[in-house]
Amino acid sequence: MSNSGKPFTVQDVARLAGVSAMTVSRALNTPEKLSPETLKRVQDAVDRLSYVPNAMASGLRLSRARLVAALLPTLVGPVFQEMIESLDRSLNRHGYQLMIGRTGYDAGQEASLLKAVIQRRPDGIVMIGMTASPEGRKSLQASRIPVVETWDYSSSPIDMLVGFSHFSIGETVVQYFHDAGHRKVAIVSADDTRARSRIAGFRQRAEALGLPPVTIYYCDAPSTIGSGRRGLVDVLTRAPDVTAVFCSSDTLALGALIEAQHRGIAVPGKLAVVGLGDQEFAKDAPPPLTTVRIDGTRIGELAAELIVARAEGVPIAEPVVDIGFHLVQRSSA
Amino acid sequence: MSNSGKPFTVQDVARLAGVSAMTVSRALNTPEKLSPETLKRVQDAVDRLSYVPNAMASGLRLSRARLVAALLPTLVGPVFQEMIESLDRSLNRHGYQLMIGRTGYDAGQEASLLKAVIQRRPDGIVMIGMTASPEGRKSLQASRIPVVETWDYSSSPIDMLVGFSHFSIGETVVQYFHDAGHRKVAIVSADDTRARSRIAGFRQRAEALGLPPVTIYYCDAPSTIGSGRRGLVDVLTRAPDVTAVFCSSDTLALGALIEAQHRGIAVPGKLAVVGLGDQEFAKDAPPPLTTVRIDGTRIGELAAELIVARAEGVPIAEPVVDIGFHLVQRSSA
DNA sequence: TTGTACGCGTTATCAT
DNA sequence: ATGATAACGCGTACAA
Repeated sequence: MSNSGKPFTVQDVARLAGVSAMTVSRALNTPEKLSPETLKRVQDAVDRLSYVPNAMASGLRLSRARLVAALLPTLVGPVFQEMIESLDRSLNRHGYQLMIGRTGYDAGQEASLLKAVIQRRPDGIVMIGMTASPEGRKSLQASRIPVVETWDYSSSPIDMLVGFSHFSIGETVVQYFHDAGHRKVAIVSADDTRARSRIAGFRQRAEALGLPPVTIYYCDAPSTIGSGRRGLVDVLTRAPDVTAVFCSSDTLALGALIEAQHRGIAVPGKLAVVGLGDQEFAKDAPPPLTTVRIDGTRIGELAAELIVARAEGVPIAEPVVDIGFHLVQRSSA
Repeated sequence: MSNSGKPFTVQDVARLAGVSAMTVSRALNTPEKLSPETLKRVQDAVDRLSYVPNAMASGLRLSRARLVAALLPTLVGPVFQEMIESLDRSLNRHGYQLMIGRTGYDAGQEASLLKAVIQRRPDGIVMIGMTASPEGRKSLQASRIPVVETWDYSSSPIDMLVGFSHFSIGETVVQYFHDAGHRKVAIVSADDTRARSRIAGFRQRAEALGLPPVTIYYCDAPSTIGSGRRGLVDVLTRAPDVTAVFCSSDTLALGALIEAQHRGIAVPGKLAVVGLGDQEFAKDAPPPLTTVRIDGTRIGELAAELIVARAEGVPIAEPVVDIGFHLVQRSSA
């Protein structure tokens, strides 16, 4: 009971229970292989000592850390939250722990983070909303650790992928605007790889539909209500005839809505606004926000399944999955 | 270069470099103890194999995982984000990795998470915005792992603590309302331990100041813009003469502001609103939100320092720190 | 059903 | 400056 210095080990428990270390190990992992009496004796000893096995030792022995790493550009802004929680839940169900790493937009940091992660020998790595640098790709591949890329759709994934096409989102939204009769449309957007892909889809389809040039406002990461407000102001200053804006996140969209209300611009009467992400607050925005929904829960589940399958040696039918998206129509557009 | 099955080990590198395993280890950890030539030979071999040391093995050998766990009720809503990022940064600087665990408000889940965490033998555990159950406390103490509790101020911490007084926040806000001439005040709040502590402080001081009974709306976790809107509606329905509302998070406050604007209630003219957290969006709210700021960055740094000090065996001057808070005055109150 | 011996990959210690 | 040996805590393989 009383605790000297080091944590207890199987040996300590074994001594207390009057059995061998191996029996303790079995009591914990394959209790059905022990006689009821010894099992009970061992369990009592475990309880008495509050013994918790050392995962580093067992991980070393089994070459399985029962650990999965998730790499994010920033620690869970609202965007990835749903997916991360789902990933965590799914992994826990399978007996794996999730470790979150932050690359912080910075490419230099990526290398050291990647190394720190690989050192732990996780059973899988989930890359969320970020792309590995060429060196990053190399060390990942050399490590032989299963990798799932998400939140994007690449034709040449490092390993496995659960994503969706940002280009296609851009196309869909501008088509929606067009079908609703809008001519002069604009974008308020962050300026990362995926955002550029959405913008490309948006512009290309706009051109194909014969719309006039798209007005674009780029804002710095991270997306905030403030940048949404400023974005709308900038767009309307440069192109007062804009009647529809696609914001590259719900947060930006909320900022645009707040700014519109502030200026007495009726939404959707005078201005249509579409967001991206279907965050929790979207339905409570003034007015309820029309937005593009991505099923983060499903992405998390799929990513977990892929990694667990790999860890257990189960063959994988579809290593690359397009999860799609859909437009949630509310009042803002 | 070509990778067979298992990851490479010191042995592989040693063979390739024509030295012993020990020399490889030294090349990585204490390069100054090697002759320049051997050092170079080893480094070349490391690069050729893309060798990354196994942290489970070294952790086992050294009894130091170079890992710190942070336990949260939910995966980083905006509230704790600043603190977590700061904690992560500070720990990385010292060569530690952060692992995040989610307790999910659920007490039953806490036990299994705690066990999973203790199994990894982290060098420290940071408990953020949550209190361990009695059994939790017990297993934590038995594990002998340094623990830092944050985001609260307890008189009897498990081990170390970096927090602030929620009771005192409640007192400060109602005093502020009172000094501004408000008589009929209300609270829109979540219903957890810390929230109750703020409410207690708010009520007690209100009574001392001779204010009429405080109207309170409790909303479910997590706090959303929607609950903020509903909260304000409820409060104004039950007590139409309320002129000041304290919202227990900036998100709730933003909801209240949106609802007020929706109903044409002038803020701060007809209604004063104070939030909590000073989230990024607070300054861009309509109107800019008066709120209580907690220095999450500082909390993260301090928590990291405490744990690193413990891990390195440095004596700790102040194991319990009250970080305080302050009211950021903007336009909403 | 239970125990013994060994090895997972690394590093402290002692020796050279 | 470099190497040999042992040990960290656990679980597989085999023996009893």
